[in-house]
Amino acid sequence: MVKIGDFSRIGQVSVKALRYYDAVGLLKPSQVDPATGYRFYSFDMLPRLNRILALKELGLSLEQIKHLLEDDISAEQLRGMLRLKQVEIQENMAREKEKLARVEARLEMIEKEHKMPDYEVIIKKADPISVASVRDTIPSYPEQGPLWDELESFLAYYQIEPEGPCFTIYYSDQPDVDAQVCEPVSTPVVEDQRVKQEVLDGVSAMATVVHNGPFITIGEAYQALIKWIDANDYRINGPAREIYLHPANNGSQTDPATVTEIQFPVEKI
Amino acid sequence: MVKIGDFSRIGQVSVKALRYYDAVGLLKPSQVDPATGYRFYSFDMLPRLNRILALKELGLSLEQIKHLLEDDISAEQLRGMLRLKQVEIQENMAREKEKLARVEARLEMIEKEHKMPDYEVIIKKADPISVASVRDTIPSYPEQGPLWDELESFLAYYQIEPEGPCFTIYYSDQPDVDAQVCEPVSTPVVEDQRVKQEVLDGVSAMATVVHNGPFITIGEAYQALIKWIDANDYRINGPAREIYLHPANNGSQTDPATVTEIQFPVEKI
DNA sequence: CTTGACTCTCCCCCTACGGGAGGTTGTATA
DNA sequence: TATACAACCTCCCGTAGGGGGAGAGTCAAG
Repeated sequence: MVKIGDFSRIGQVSVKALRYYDAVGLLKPSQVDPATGYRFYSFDMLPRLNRILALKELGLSLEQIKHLLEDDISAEQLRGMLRLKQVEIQENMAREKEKLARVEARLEMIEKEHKMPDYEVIIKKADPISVASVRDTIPSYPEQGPLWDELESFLAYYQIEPEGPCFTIYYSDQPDVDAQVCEPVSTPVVEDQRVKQEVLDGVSAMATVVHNGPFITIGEAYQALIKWIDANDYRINGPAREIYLHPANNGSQTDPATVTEIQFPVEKI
Repeated sequence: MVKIGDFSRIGQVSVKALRYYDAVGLLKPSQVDPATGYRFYSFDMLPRLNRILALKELGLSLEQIKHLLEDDISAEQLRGMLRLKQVEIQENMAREKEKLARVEARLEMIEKEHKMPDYEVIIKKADPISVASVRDTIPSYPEQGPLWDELESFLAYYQIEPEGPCFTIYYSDQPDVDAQVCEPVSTPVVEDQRVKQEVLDGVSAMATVVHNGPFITIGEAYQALIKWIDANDYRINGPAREIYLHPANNGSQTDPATVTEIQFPVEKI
């Protein structure tokens, strides 16, 4: 029978931890003086303490450890828990590896450009969304005005209000850009020859940047995004979207208050 | 200008998080209605939000991110921070790898024995300790009685009280065991021919088990410990210690209340 | 006028303890 | 025997990054 200080030295664990284990019912002292409240531990509690510490090193929570020690668990259940833990640790490792890769990519950028990158790329997912859209082939990116006119006049005619920012999807590169201009709508829409309603599938990983500035400089954002995708070992696997969060005043190419988000569906190489 | 809900959907971050970023001064809404308290965000705050999210994904704390964004930091300092983070992530990965190895070793044990191991091994460090000791070669492990007699009578003669549990260090295997029996003492001791005082060096990693039960079965503890050391890729690199935390009644080999800790200094392979 | 969807602030909850205040207890020494 | 001092006790607050929920106010549509 020793006092808490001696037991903590022998077990290589802090006094605070022992008191905490007592409080949560994980390791009760074998005796407590009712007058003074002093905790007394016997040496034969060391195996239990060591078991606690060993399981803690496997990454189990005190709650789980308590469950393991109290309700005597079958070998099957134990195996299940450890398998789960194994998977969890592997996921942790993958996440850390991902982090490390990003830190290293950023370090390289800084070495080259001696400053923070101008654009921040983040991975998000896109939810399925119902849109009214017009799709056609246009000679170049900026010439989507007519498609928008068609779509807008259609929506105006039926008095349909868009439910969020509009965007364009690009299915092919220049020349002869295959573009689809979209307005999110919630209600079903009467279709016509040119305007179709469609529910776009969700996308699990979109690499995105936000371009805040005149539209003519959006190329920089595209470059930054593509560079990032390359440097961080992703691959583009679908059509890009350009989301007009805050469209320019009457389509001006130089309005500095324009805010556009570019999205590329990607997968990890 | 949008309300917090829309901004949270666009930025793929929870409303709670946005409010929290406001509270800690990391991302203030561009406008707050003084009457209602409603927060309003403009789209040109998206780049800042994205920068926050991107830096968070590198594992930086909000505090660090705030520091990075407010006080404009030089490329040098930035590089420093990222280098530090890089090292930290590498350490995390090493720890996770270690955890994974232990989980896997335990899973293997369970596959073989269909239960939790009887002995828990934990790695601890040994502090430097001052001892009075007698060292000699004895024919076999159990025959250390005479050495203890010498040491105890010496201490009794000088009225020295031991300062902790006594232990034996084994410098060689059977036959002709080179054993040193030790009693921790704090004060300097007058040495004699047989009894020497010595300060044992600290050891950075000791693999330890506690054997709780009759002394004759301590072999099981040794076996478990050696098996663990092997299965977890450690190597013994020094003399073992046997610490008599709760010695048997008058040296009985069958007293079931005996508690002994076995320690092997180890290094990772 | 009401309903339902948002929004606000405030408060408690989470892990596994660490730090410290303020008060006893136990032991060694003058 | 008085006293110093280490060790022990309980209680409370703090951690990082929000999540969950209560209770109340706000906004737009029907």
